[in-house]
Amino acid sequence: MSAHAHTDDWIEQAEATLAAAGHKRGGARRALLELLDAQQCALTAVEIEDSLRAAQRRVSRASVYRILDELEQLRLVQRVETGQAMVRYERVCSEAEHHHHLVCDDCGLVMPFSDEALELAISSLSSRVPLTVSEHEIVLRGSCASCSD
Amino acid sequence: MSAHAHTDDWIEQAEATLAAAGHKRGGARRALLELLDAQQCALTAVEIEDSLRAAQRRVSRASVYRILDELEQLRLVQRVETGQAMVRYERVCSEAEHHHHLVCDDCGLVMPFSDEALELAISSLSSRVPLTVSEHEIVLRGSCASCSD
DNA sequence: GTTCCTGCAAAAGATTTGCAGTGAC
DNA sequence: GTCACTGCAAATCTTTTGCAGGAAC
Repeated sequence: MSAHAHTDDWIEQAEATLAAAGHKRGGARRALLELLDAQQCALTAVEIEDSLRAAQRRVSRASVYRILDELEQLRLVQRVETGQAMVRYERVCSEAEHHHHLVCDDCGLVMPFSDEALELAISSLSSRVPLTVSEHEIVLRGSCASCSD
Repeated sequence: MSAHAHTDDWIEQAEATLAAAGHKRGGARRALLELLDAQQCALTAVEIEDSLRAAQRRVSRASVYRILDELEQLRLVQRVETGQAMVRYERVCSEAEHHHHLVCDDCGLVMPFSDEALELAISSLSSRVPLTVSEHEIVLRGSCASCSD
């Protein structure tokens, strides 16, 4: 799993989608977009607020939630439920970057993973189920390398 | 998917596990065990409280949470995150009954499903991942038959 | 100038905790 | 008699909302 290039500018696409939906630009949202774009994996609202504060770009918690909610409705961001009390958010990425999450029950570490066979099973399954499936989420829980020593 | 017989008395096993862990018996917990045992699928704490009240067996919300927490730690109950603000809980069942969830984003309906191929993919995957996997959770979201008309 | 954006403070909703009385063993 | 179980009320924590000033278009 290489750590690099995004889907040719998620930020640009996000700004375009926002503009098309009648939104104006704003500093807080811009800061949030840049932060999310730089992430490898999902963050909580509090982590986002703290990261921004640490980067001298304070954004109120209310705005963090409001902006995440807008972005989620425009399908630019998705929620990730890791069973850790707080919801996490990450940018929606290209099919090539599609992934799910490993969660360490001991230390709370969250890591991305992806698996072709799993996706095949899901997509085959999706057509046989009494639901028009639009999304799926998979979380594997256990003990990470550092914690299972 | 037939709606019937449990794994030879989950309640009995639960009571035994609880006793072994040094717990005494109590009316509220007993009521909760019976309710959970009778369910086809996961309930929220509030739904549990309401069901019990409707059955003339009132249990305080605090006890509901406390009991669910105990049961979860003893692996008699598991949490299900459906992305609906509230956590759901269901009894842990035999391997034969192992299942995951379909969630309708429109009406909130939650349904169980199971799929052999999916489980195989998960178990193969589990050995290739930097985590000692103890559990997995899969949620498919979309629109149910009634809502996608 | 109108409409969106943002921060602040207050509210809402879910879950947890402290305390006191009751019940199990 | 001791220690667990339970209810009630209060506290905590995450997320949402109302309102007022400021910024984008």
